[in-house]
Amino acid sequence: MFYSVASGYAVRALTYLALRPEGEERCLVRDIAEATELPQHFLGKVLQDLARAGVLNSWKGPGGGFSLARPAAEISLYAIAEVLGETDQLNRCAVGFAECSDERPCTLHHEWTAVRSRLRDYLADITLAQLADAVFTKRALLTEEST
Amino acid sequence: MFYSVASGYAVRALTYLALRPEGEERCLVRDIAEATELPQHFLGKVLQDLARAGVLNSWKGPGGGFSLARPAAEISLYAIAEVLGETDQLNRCAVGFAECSDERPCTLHHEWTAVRSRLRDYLADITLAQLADAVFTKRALLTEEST
DNA sequence: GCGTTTGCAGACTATAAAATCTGGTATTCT
DNA sequence: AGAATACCAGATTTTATAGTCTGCAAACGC
Repeated sequence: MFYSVASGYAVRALTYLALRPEGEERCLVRDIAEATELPQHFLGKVLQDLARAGVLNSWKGPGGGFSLARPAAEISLYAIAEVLGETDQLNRCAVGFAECSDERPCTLHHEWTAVRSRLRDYLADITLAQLADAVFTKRALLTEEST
Repeated sequence: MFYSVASGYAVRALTYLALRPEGEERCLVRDIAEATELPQHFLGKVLQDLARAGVLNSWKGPGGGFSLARPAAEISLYAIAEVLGETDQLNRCAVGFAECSDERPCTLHHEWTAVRSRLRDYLADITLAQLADAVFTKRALLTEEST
């Protein structure tokens, strides 16, 4: 669903941040990378993109790090995909017919558009808070099982 | 929707073949590439994959070329994606959470799965015949406009 | 102030996908 | 039989993505 690996990384890292207990929101790239098992430097670039776009706050120096710029419930998956420049892929003919466009659409184009807009609605609907909640519930179940 | 460019090329080339008048089904790679404006040699490899998988027939030598191995109404977009090895991407966690799998799913995993299966159903439903028909209608409209 | 810590930016490398090129082999036609 | 035609298969080049490395600049603590 997410085309580039970068956007997948973004979702995983942001979910990790959303799961942090209150008062410990600020995290180092190093720690996030370690916890999520993602390549540190590459993740750094992704987080920087997100910070530039206003999804994250960042601080330099000791005690610095990254944190969500707004509540997790107000960050949709679509917003994340948008920052990483993947949303335009949801807005053009998937097959790449030259004569197929929104101005001059063919019948099928409309059908594609319907499917895509449903996907887009879905992405816009799901927030980091929901994602974090799902992961939290999942982990609780796993812990319960193992005791 | 189609992740690799190869699968997009496949759909475009196959649609071209589906639109051929009866008795002229057999086409050269060169001609298909020219008509669809796709890179000839790369398209050749894609068509060879499709031939190997039984979606196309192929003949060598003079008078040779490619043609659909079965009626266009019996070739779904999903089948095409399958040949080009893209369907597994529809069957795993898009975000890539390690702890997320069908055996140990999280809440969101189920939602993703629902969206994906809807997309899969759509791909399985749409056939080359429908696609060709849509393109045909479109072209007729364009011609009408320009006169 | 000075050293340490951190994000940040750019150059660089590695890998995979896309596209091209060359030669081979099957087929048809004369 | 031999030449031309076309698919086929492998090697190669190109391009984009993924990932790494280095140094810089801001921020904090002593």
